[in-house]
Amino acid sequence: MSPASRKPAARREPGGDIRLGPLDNFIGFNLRLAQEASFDVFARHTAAPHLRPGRFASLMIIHENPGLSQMELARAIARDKSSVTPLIRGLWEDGLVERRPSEIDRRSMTLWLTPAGEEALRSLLAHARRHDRKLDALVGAENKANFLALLKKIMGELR
Amino acid sequence: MSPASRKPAARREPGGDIRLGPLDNFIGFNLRLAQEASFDVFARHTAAPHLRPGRFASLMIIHENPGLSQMELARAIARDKSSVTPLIRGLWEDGLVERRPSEIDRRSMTLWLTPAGEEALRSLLAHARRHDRKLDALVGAENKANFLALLKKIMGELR
DNA sequence: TATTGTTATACTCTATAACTATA
DNA sequence: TATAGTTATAGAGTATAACAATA
Repeated sequence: MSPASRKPAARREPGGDIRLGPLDNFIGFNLRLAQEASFDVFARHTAAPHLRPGRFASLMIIHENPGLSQMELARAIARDKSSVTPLIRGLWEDGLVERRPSEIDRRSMTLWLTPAGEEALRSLLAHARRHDRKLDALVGAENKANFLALLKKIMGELR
Repeated sequence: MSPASRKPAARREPGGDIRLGPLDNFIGFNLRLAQEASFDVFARHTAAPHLRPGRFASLMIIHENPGLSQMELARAIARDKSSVTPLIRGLWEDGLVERRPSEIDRRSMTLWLTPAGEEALRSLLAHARRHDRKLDALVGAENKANFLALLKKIMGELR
């Protein structure tokens, strides 16, 4: 096995006969487990294991906002700029992202997907759509809008 | 600032005028952001910053299942046994957890909360209840049961 | 003075593999 | 042979602080 290999991540769910106590009824706790389950299944089934969900989101955001700066990407994914440097370097080393100096602000770099980056995004998007179709099926068409609205409310309004 | 300090974690939400594309409608993506928001707010407001949500869950599970083994805890929190060793050592060093050799299987250790561990759990639980009350308010009483059921369905049935 | 991005550094969390003791 | 737990080690992800270049 290659040294850089990552575990495909085992299924995460509370085990066996173990009692969870009040945790079982906490939204926060269940949100965590559901997110881990979703994350793990996405990562486990992807054909490009080095393109984790975080990188996928970055590719998508660069695709949707071509020419954005690293600072703008950092804000979009809620990470420090010093975390974006190695993230972008990784994507750049894989030939997925191109960096060009901004013409209007010579401190900043503009980000663009290369053709390979667009292709990788297409493939990941297809994977993500398959993945999310499973989630849609579990949640049910009649519940999806409400479920998404609640998630967005949590991320937008929780203080 | 102490060397072991951790950032209280800034608010995580997609930034500014950046377009998210199809991500915006993916359950998986929104699940991630909502979970991060919840996690960050919990961690930011806790009075015991070294008792992260993961440790809190372990304390709770030990409280609810006194005398369980490290392997049982590992299964309950869906982590490898080698990840449980440093987790338990940390709690033990803080005087929150006691380890006693099992009398029926001399390879295994039984886990118990110390009085300080019970006290820490009480305090964390109070914090978690306050936190979850905010989540309850955001989700709404009329939606909570359905929302929790969907989260549990995702963690239980997603393949 | 403030901001963009890089570098150096460090910490958290987690895993695999090899190992010991025990089953 | 298989399992419980430890250790050594490694990798991903992220942050703070100091810095150079530019605004």
